[in-house]
Amino acid sequence: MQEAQPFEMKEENINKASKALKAMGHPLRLKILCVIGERELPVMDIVKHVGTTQSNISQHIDILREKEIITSRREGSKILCKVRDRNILKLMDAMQQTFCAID
Amino acid sequence: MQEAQPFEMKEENINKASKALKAMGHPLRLKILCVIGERELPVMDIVKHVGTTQSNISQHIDILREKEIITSRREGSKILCKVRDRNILKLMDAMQQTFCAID
DNA sequence: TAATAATATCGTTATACAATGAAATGGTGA
DNA sequence: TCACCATTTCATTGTATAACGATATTATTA
Repeated sequence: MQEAQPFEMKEENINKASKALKAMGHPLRLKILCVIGERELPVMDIVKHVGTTQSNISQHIDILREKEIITSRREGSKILCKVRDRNILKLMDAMQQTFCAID
Repeated sequence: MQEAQPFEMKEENINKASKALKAMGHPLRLKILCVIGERELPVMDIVKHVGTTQSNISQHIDILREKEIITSRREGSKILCKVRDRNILKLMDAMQQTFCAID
């Protein structure tokens, strides 16, 4: 399942990946992603689930948006956020296996 | 394959995971991990493959060690580094799928 | 059209990270 | 034990992130 050779990743992809990892590598942002999961949630719901101030969440959401981890659209007065693509969710699955193992 | 519900991750695991992601979320450190892959490599070899100064690599390796992403052991005058566990490699597989897709 | 709800932005301050070059440590072999 | 190789540590400097509270924006509803 794993290759015997080092991982081939073009410089460009290394950069993309490390930016995404950095974006996900903050406890609040990771929590935001976990809370959203497969759903589409308004910012206020995220605030309620995650804790900390609205302003702080808004800034973290903005970072996740900039780094193309999530997308959002307006629906009436609310902004609905969701995880941008299925690969990110797969990555989160892998993380769950890695960091939530019963060891 | 993916769950309809948000990801369940205990606070504690969120913290573990975000620390690891942060550690991996630097281009040089991710490159170090890619270069090592499944192998066990002396620091100097890593320096050669990755570029930048030996001192800089040493510090990044130290961060990866602290965050328990890699381990190392001395063999004679060399320090051999390897990725700490198979789950990290699985995570890297998932990343490769996510960020090296032909799109 | 004024009040309110939902969200974003701004200015500030504190803290964390990254890179560099120089010096220190530890191992090896003449 | 001296010189050399591999690696770490240190001090410094610059840059990036994080959190906070106040204010601004936009949409809805009375």
